[in-house]
Amino acid sequence: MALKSDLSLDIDKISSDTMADVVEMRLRDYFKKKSFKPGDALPKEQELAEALGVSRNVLREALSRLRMLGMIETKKKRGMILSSPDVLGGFQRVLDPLIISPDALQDLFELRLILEMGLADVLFLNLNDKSIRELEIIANSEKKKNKEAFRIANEIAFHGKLYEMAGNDTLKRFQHMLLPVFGFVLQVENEFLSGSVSHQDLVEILKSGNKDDFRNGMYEHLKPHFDRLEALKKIN
Amino acid sequence: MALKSDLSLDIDKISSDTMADVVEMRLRDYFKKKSFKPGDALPKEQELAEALGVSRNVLREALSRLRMLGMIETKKKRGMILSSPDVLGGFQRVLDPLIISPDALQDLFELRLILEMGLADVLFLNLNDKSIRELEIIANSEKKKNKEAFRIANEIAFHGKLYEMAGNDTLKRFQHMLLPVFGFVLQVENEFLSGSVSHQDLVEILKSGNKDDFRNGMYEHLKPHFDRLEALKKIN
DNA sequence: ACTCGTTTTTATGTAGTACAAAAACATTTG
DNA sequence: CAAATGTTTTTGTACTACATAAAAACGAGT
Repeated sequence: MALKSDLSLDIDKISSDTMADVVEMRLRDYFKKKSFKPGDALPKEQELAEALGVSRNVLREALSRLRMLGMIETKKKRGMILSSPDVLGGFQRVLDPLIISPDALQDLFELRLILEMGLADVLFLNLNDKSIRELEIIANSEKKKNKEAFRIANEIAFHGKLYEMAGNDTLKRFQHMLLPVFGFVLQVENEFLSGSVSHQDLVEILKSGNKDDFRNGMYEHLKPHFDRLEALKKIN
Repeated sequence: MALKSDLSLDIDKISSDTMADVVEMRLRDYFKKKSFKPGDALPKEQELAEALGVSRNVLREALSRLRMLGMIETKKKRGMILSSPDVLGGFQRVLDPLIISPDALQDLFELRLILEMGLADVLFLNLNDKSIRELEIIANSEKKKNKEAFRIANEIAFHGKLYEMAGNDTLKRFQHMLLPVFGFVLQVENEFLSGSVSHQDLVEILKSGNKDDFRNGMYEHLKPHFDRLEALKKIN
């Protein structure tokens, strides 16, 4: 261990970065250094390629990445402009339960529980009668049908509505992306448990209770998941 | 509105997608359809390019994106393999307070408040004496120095430690990425307020209190930020 | 027969050229 | 003067060529 760290001090790690990787970073630095703002025009491809000393090919591989993230937009003749990327775009592209690691999957599952529990304060800041009524309609529609598929869709609708009521668009989209992960973990665990507090109970709390009541209710609603977590933690 | 939607039903929207965009999607679909798992080898570039009917150039632009996200790795001769992407990698690349939109910035600020408030349950699942002592050391080191720069660094250290104690690596990294955003918003607002509950108070609660105590303490600690939020919401 | 070193093969990484397409700009013509 | 048309410019796509690295195959020597 000691020897290894000594070595790593003396010898620079070989960067297996490809040119496209380097160019991507250099472009990012360049944007920062020049403090470009969204809307600003960028030099054309050939100029950039020449300035960086790489082929237009490599440059375009790097630009392709930035374009995917929404950092730049290009129009045929007008050239490229810097733009405001969608903060969740890169996240969405990667969120496939089948390819992300089990550890990360578990982390994201926990993350959603944390979000649900933390939602109360912001939710109560935005509360209004209209949205509570809409939520109630969703909650009440559960009794009628009993199919499993419908229950899951309804579960999604209810919690999604809660996020929407928090009035934070990024949060709502984030939650929506997390749904497949949540569903996948539950499916693997082969259980779709429901706590002692129902959706309808939660609606009642929103009507007449306060933040703490809601939080406690939400905890009870999610209790089976927390119990599962606790059991998991004890094993490790 | 009605006319417009009628039209959009009859006429397909012109996709201004570039070939690289299309290829990126097609590759993603292909991986799913074949249910490739991390570690599986992928066909070589030429085969893919021919199968898709595009130049190797375009294909590589798409692959470059997937490589950036960590979805694929390539070794010189062995070809490409699918791999487990870092779920936060794409996020990190985009999280520059100077280029993301003010709305998204505000959303992320809220998101961090929500996370802090929701942390209690998972935190208490992982609580142990050692980490509490470490947290206490951080909290106590505040009194000694009074420089602004130190206060901010300490603020970061304290809250970062809390996330670390929750035992969720993805969450901790997420919080760490959000720090610049948080700092930026506060800097723009030109205030670095502190609630009535200090870091040391929070440590005491962790020692002898329960989850609800901690949550209430955290709310008071963050109260200035929530007050600011409330004022903002009222304006809109 | 086994190990070590050399050569061959193969896939990716990079460069360069060429041309198509679209959009802004310039010019011509009624 | 306006509309139509042509020109220029920049991105998008294709193709070729070669460098490079690494596995695989091969061969020599003990």
